[in-house]
Amino acid sequence: MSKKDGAYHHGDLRRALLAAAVEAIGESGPSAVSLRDLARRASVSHAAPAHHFGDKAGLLTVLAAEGFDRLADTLRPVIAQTGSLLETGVAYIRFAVDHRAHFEVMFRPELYDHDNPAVVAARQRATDTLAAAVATRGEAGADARMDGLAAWSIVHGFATLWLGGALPADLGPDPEAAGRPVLRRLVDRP
Amino acid sequence: MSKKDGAYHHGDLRRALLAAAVEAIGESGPSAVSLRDLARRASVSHAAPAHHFGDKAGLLTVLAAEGFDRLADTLRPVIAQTGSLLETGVAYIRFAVDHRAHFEVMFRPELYDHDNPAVVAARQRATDTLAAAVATRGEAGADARMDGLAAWSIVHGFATLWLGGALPADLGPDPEAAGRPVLRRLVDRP
DNA sequence: TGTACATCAGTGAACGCGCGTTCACTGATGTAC
DNA sequence: TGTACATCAGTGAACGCGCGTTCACTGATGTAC
Repeated sequence: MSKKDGAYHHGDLRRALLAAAVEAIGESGPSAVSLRDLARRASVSHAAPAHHFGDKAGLLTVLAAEGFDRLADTLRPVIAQTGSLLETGVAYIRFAVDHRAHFEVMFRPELYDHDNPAVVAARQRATDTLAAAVATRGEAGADARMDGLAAWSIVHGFATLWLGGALPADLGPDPEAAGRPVLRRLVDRP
Repeated sequence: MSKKDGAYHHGDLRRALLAAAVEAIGESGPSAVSLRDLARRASVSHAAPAHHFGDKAGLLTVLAAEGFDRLADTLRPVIAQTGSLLETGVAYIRFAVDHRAHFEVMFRPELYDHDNPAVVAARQRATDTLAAAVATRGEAGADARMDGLAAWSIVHGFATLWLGGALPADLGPDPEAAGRPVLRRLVDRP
């Protein structure tokens, strides 16, 4: 993560700073991130981050776009292989937990440039992917739309409550195992 | 909100600071709050807030406890009067939107003292209230438990996505109207 | 193969700002007698 | 009804800190010829 001793050019400082941001967010949340702290983590001068991202919002914008892209990339093969809305929902929860930093940024639009083209495109990819998962159920029209929103809400709600530590502790440590029977309440019904 | 001209004692600075916090959080989120800013909003010296809350976490702890209490107070009469899990869920969404500042703090435990006795008690009240809403359906055991988590997840997810501006704009401006048909997917099923 | 030059990534010193915290203080209020 | 005193709420000056931003700079890399 830190540059080779004595090297002037870092190699891939951009990536290193993004990784440092993920680390920092994991420790104390996205709003505690400072560019100076990221520079320190990457063993680089404190003015270096501005070269790559301009400011904090610029960096978080990249992280958000990356997050939506990765979410789509995560869900797509699940749909293709299982054709199951339930399993897609479980994968959404897994994604939120495994990529907590990205996930937290993605849904705090006040932290980044919500209208950035890369973000808009990535968000659209993710939305389309969710729609495709709902479409596996073969409905159409308003029903499918409401089912899509319901499915998104329940998985997003479960993931958010889980990350916030709001759920009862006796659900165990595995969000996937804990979430599946909950999602089944919505998804497996006739 | 500001103290009477020339008055040395404020009257109810504690409340005024909490109100200022709600205002500030509404503008730029809970992590942007500073005690100095709240003091400014309440027209009081910058050292005054420490008298009442110690530090920022102290203030947000009070806000979180207040939020859970108000949530319980909001849902309780809905259950009593409608006996409907659906309407209770709609009220939950309405609460999140109407008390956005409280809601945002409540579910960001890293911002406050999660284990504070007042918070724990208020959270328990809210949890019990949700359980009572689920109990209106007359199930028992593991089914009721999973139904409770599913209902909480879907309303919490919808509220969170709504607040984050993540939902499609064509749902209109009224979260209650937009949420009801979505919740029905879970709650009205046979 | 060598040299000259342009481009780019990162440096480090400097600045001003808002923040939290501390502390001796002062003004207001309430209570005992 | 008045006075003395304790308690409490809020003040304001001072401090040190981490932050973002700016800017002239330097070291490394790539490319043209």
